Amino acid sequence: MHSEDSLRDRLVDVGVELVLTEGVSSLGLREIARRAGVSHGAPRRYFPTHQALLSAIARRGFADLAARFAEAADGAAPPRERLLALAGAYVRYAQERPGMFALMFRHDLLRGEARAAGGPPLREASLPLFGLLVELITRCDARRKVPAEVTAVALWANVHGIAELWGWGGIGLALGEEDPAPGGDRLDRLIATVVDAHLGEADA
Amino acid sequence: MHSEDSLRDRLVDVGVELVLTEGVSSLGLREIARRAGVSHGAPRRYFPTHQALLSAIARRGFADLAARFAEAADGAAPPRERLLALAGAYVRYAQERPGMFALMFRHDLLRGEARAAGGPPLREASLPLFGLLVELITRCDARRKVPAEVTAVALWANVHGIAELWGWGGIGLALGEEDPAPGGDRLDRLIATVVDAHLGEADA
DNA sequence: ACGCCGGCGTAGACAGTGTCTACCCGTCGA
DNA sequence: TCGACGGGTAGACACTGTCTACGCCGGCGT
Repeated sequence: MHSEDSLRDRLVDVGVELVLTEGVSSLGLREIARRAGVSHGAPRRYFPTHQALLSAIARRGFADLAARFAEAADGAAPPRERLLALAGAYVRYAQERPGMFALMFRHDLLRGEARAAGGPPLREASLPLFGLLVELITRCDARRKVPAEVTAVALWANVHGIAELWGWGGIGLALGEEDPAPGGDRLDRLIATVVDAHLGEADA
Repeated sequence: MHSEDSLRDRLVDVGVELVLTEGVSSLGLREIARRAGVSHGAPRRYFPTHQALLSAIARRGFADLAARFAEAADGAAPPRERLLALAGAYVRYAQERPGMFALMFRHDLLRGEARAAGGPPLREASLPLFGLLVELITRCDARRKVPAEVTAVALWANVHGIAELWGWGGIGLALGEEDPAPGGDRLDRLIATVVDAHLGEADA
């Protein structure tokens, strides 16, 4: 069930496995080929350049993240709870798979990968999710001062910034390193804070 | 006044110049040495490894950013205006110097650079600025529901996320690419939105 | 005045990388 | 049976970061 795959899929599999365990710096073209059991020139048959292979790996990361979103936001929960679940899934994904998350937003590596790799150009792929965000925010408070799209980007940027700075070390540093709770609790409270802030709800 | 500098400073100068014009991928050790007019082994006398040199360059970036903060937040303006100025300086720095900004938060490149390079370990350097943030937020609204430190990290993460996603392309994409205003206006309004959201002011 | 020594930079080697090119080999079709 | 072709191999090339040995030159002590 693994050897039957085409080499193209196997290369991406190996790359995903590698970035999850060893980090993005270990995603050398030859290293991936080596672990896939083929010679270093083989990937070139499917990916014209190293960037193309990295883009395919990153695309898998976006797919995984979308899957987490799907299972985090389904059901008929109130919109605020769904927003909390989405934001939590985002940050948790970033800290569970830091290498993949870093790769997904390394725009210097993925730049210039148009629709050559099959599928939408990565960023457009996040649009439907953004639409869900807008819908949830609209349903959460109909009498908003700013357009829901603006609130949506603001909230998205906030969650993304939390994920990034958490991995960078800035948040743990600023909030004081002492951690009485198992750690996830503080994160959940921070997420709830920012969601409520953008929803305009003063009560936490 | 340039040739009088020690080679150490000259290497960092060249690196800064290079990352501003060509991006972070052009920061090869040999390339920097070449542009500094020395052989490829010379940097090793001052920086034990490539990462150490990159860290020194990133440190200069943080110094530049701190300088912008200093001139953006001085004066006796009301705290909200100072917060707006700080946030605007942050995002504007990121979009004016995208390469440097990317380098500054590439934790995979700068990881493990302890106090070996002289000066605080990069992240601790951002603590005084964070203190200013807390102070401004406290002064802005004394009867807050959440601690000012939490609001400060939330706001910082929000601004950072805006900077990152703007460079990545997500924000321009989500908000619709049409740009009637000269562009900076929309950014200023977004920043004002997030600052007010975290300050709990419902009026925009 | 002489010799030595240490800081500073050069130059070469080595392993490893991404890209390019030529080649080879099994399979399928005419 | 022969040819073509998809799919993989292997070598070359330029380049990278790191390591090591070697020169140069100025200042020191004796």
